[in-house]
Amino acid sequence: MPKETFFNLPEEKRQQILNVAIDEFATNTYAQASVNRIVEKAGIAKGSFYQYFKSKKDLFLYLMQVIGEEKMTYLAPTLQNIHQYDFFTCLREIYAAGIRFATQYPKYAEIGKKLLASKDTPIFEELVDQNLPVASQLFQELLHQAIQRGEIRPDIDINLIAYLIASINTTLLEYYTENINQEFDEKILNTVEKFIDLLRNGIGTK
Amino acid sequence: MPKETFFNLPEEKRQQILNVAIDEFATNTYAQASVNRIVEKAGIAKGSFYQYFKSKKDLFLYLMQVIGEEKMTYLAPTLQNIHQYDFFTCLREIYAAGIRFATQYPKYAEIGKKLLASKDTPIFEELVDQNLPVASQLFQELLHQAIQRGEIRPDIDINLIAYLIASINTTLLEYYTENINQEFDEKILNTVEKFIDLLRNGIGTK
Amino acid sequence: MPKETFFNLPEEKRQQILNVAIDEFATNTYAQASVNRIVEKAGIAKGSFYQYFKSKKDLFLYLMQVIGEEKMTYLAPTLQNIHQYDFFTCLREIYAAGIRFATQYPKYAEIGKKLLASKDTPIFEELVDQNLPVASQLFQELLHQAIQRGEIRPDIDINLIAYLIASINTTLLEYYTENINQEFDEKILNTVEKFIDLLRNGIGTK
Amino acid sequence: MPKETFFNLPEEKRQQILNVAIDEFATNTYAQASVNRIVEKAGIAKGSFYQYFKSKKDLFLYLMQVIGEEKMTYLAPTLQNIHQYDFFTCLREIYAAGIRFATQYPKYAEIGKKLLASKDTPIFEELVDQNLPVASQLFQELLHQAIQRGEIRPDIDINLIAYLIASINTTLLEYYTENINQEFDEKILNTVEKFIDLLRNGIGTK
DNA sequence: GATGAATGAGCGTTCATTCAT
DNA sequence: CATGAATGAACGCTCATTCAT
Repeated sequence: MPKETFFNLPEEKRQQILNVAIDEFATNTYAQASVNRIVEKAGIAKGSFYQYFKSKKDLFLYLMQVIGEEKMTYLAPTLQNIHQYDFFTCLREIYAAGIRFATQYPKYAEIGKKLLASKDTPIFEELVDQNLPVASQLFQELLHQAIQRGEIRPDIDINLIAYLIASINTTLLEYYTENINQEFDEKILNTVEKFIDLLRNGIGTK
Repeated sequence: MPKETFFNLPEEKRQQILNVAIDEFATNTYAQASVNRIVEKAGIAKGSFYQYFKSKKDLFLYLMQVIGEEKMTYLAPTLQNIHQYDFFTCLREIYAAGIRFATQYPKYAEIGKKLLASKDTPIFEELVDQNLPVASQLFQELLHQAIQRGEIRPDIDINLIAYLIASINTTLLEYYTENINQEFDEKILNTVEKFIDLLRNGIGTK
Repeated sequence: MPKETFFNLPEEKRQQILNVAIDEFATNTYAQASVNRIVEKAGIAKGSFYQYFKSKKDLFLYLMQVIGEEKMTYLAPTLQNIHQYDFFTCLREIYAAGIRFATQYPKYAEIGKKLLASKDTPIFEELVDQNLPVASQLFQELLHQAIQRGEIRPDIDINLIAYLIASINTTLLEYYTENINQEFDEKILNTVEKFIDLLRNGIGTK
Repeated sequence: MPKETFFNLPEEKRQQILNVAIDEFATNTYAQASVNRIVEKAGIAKGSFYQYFKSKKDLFLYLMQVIGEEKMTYLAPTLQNIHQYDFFTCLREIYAAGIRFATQYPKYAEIGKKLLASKDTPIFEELVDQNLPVASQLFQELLHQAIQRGEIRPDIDINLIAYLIASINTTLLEYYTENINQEFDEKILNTVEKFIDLLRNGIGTK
């Protein structure tokens, strides 16, 4: 967690630092990201950085928390009503929320992507240790419930399917940020719809 | 491309260097990989390294080419008979070839995974510039032909589907290397089969 | 010397700061001691520190003075009656006073020890420049008088013997703090007695 | 231990680096000593330093080893004949050897002195861990044997006396390097002689 | 008088690359 | 052709001190 000094900073300066940091971590992996560059671009002294943050890791972990919380505000409505919807509706909502999130904060999405790439580095372990909610676990649970409700064929390999659903989520995001114009539009939602159908055909009970 | 001196090296020494390099790039991202460590583990002089390779990048790009070629030997039989098979059969063969490849050369697969994580870093651009044959392009072409042959519904978004098929390929590999025992087995092939079915239901003409 | 602001501080706060500083200098050498840590532990603002003290050196020099004065209150009774006692009695009293002092203020003793280790560093020079009363000078004087009174053989090397007596004083203290339980006891006084005898045999006139 | 590269250096350059390092560690404590200053004064690149030594610690430990070995060549003749001499003769020889050593290598003596001052720092622990032969242990053993041979009164506190003998050794060295001209002379040996006598009177059996 | 943000030099260390032999 | 010493920029981080409020 950043030190108090950081939160005492004038809003503008704090945002400036955060923005520069987000840029840096969106452009480089955690290991490659440079505190030197951050302070230079942010126009602050090196010493100041360490008056705001305990370490590079401190800043990064904080960023991840901010991103996580931001993402949760997108997912919360869906997750709250999770029991009212059938599995495939849930899935569509989660995908859509993810896409809306990535539309709003493309840099955050980029950082998330970079992070997935740094699996099996120490920083990733640390994140998992403190944060837990790895996406595929959510899907595992959803699948479990869906099977019990008879919405999904009970003979599927839950782990694998959850892994794939999580991965497709990421892939859709990636594709969206790479190829489509930056604005959230109907087209991508149609695509999501089609994929849900595809999955329904594949693993649904009927 | 490595310099001539590298190719003049005795086979054994050349392999030794390549093996060490593969280890290093399988364990670290491109940026994190260290020439220092490579020469140390390979037991060659630092100067020698730069007599074989123009730079770290040179070595890495060469490695990517070797890996690519190796992978092609796995795909070649399938690609050669591509016109005899329908799209979904092709797909199954390609997936299976990929899994066989990853089983045989897990380190290569690891490097590939690491690389996907460094998209939009300079080195990745360079790779695309020199190498082109990004997987999704292959799938685009296959999809194109399949549509013309009436195997696939013509209203799909080719780019997106190709992207997803490529991504699922990677995901299966990832899942396979993370969760399944190291030996190539029937189980994973069954999964592939199911996914092909799933896709057939989703995008096939019927 | 601390600035006036420091002495205007409420007694309690002033003591708190001094105590923290003593801890820091007892745990670290002068160079290693950190103003950052001091202000943090003392719960004062960084700026405040520099309103109380001109510099880290200022604080340290002041501390040394405080310690010196404190030690003097232990030695004063002895020094006042110095002419009534013979040399060896004086010596015993001085040693005993030193041990009592170290028993009472082990942190002070620790700082003293650390300081002796940093002889010939700039800070030590400065101390000598301002403070002078190095222990061995006291012993030189005592020896001088003792020779004139015929208590000690006139052919000894006064400088050397004074140096050694001072050093033994320190050594006894060190040994005491390292090996003996923290309470002032008879045992160490017996040892002092023995050493006095030893010296008496060695340099006394009879 | 320094790397091979260091020992491959031309004699002159190696000595130059060692001399600069000795100067640095004789002037500063281990913690305060600066690799930056060393490379600057030695006229080598910072990177070169780390091609010679694994770390600052590596250099320091090596220096301690060199000093230790050098000191051993002074002590060896005495230690070999330790059983032929009585305790006080041994002591005189050891003191004299120490003084001869300090005369020859005053910088080494200075480093040793600095080190004693950094007791209870991590580097000291490390040294003790690898080197063991703390001086006072040697004296403890000598005292033990001397008591068994009836040369010394059995009622003394061995630990304390050993500690003091070791300390006096250091003190003599210190005094010698601070006050006397740099050449080894008779005067100091006379003083040693007197101290031995003093001890003989104090703790000898007769 | 109190605050604490700002500063930049300095720390030990690693790096990819060059080049004289 | 092989060698490995040399290089200096860059890394994350700590420091004592200043100064505007």
